Amino acid sequence: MSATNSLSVEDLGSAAQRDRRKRILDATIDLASKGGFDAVQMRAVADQAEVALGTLYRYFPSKIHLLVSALGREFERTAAARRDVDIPGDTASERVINVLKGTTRGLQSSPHLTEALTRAFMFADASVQAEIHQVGMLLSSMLTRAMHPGQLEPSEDDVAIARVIGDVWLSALVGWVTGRMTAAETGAQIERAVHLILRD
Amino acid sequence: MSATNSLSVEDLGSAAQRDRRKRILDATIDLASKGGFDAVQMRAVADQAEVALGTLYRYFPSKIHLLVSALGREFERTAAARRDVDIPGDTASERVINVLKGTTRGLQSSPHLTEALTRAFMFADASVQAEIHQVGMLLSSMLTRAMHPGQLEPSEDDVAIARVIGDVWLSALVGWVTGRMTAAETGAQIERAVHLILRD
DNA sequence: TCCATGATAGGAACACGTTCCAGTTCGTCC
DNA sequence: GGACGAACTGGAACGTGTTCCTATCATGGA
Repeated sequence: MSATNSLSVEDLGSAAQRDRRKRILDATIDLASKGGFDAVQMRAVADQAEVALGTLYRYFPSKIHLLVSALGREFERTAAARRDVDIPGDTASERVINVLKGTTRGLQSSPHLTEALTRAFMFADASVQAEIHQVGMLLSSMLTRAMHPGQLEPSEDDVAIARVIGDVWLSALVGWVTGRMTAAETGAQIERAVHLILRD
Repeated sequence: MSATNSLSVEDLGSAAQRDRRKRILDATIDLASKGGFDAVQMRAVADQAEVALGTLYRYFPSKIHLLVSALGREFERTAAARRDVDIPGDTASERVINVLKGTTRGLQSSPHLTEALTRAFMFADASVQAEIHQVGMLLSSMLTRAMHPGQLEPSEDDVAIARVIGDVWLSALVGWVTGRMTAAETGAQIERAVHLILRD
């Protein structure tokens, strides 16, 4: 529990602090959207957020923490937007593919941002576990909801399946952001994996 | 003049180069084995390989290229050692699990080395495509051979399956090297994925 | 033998993540 | 209002990946 950004989003001490944290994350997303991982330079983030470099490091102990936290905020935002929307598709695999394709399409529309966030996610070590776990849970519940809409508690098997699919999705995403696969190939790879696992 | 060079006189030029390349990769593996990604510092590699920093960069244009090349050499070495050994197991999934567990066990016996190579692999961009493709091919053929021993040309489906399994393996490996999963969890995750995909 | 050419050595210099510090401002309690 | 501690600012400084430059060395051709 060392590297907590000590303050949870809900109960920050003061408006000034909430402001700073938000400004920092906004600047991060902005810079990442424009130029990807390399463009998110700590001095540039601090400048744009109008905080000192030391303050930036007080809120986020490393560039990786910063990016993963930003990823968490974005992911939560888009997940919340979908949460109450019915996923189209007659079978579990159709729905899973639809939800993954939707998400992937969203990511591919801001390639630089996706590159920055994926790189950070892949480079993160155990000290970022909390932030990463949050993202993993969101993805998992997204997938189990797609498999069994309306069901509250997914079975252990469903969670395992969601995890495997999530792994394939992540690998495909890495292949795409690192320029080793095209967008079409990532889509095909995910679709093939889903059909292999959820054969229906 | 040392007498350590055992190669013939007319090959001296390229032999010297081969020598340097080998020394560099040896130093890389050695440093990575001891301290992981962070310990592979370009100045340290150059020192230990007894080449100048500029020479190191002439052979490998970045730390990532260096590590991925080292990974390729190691992977090839161990793959070659297995190539002519029969994989135990009565079913395809048993054999696939065996071959993956064997490989994983090998990796987990040098955790620092694995951490360094996996990080590099995950961080590599398109400029390292060639080296990465080589590793991917080795892994793929290892898996298709485990599925259908003795068969020369794997079917398209087999390749797709191998790829999905490889993705899960990679994700599990990343989880392990970044300290987010234990060795036992990676094994369980891989086993579950193989059973989900190759149900037999 | 001598020269042209490319490879190497040695090392300075730069960029960016990270750490650290001295001084200033802000919020809180008396 | 004053005092005190926490947070913030501005900036220097350090480590490591990367680039660049000059001098030296090795090799093959004239």
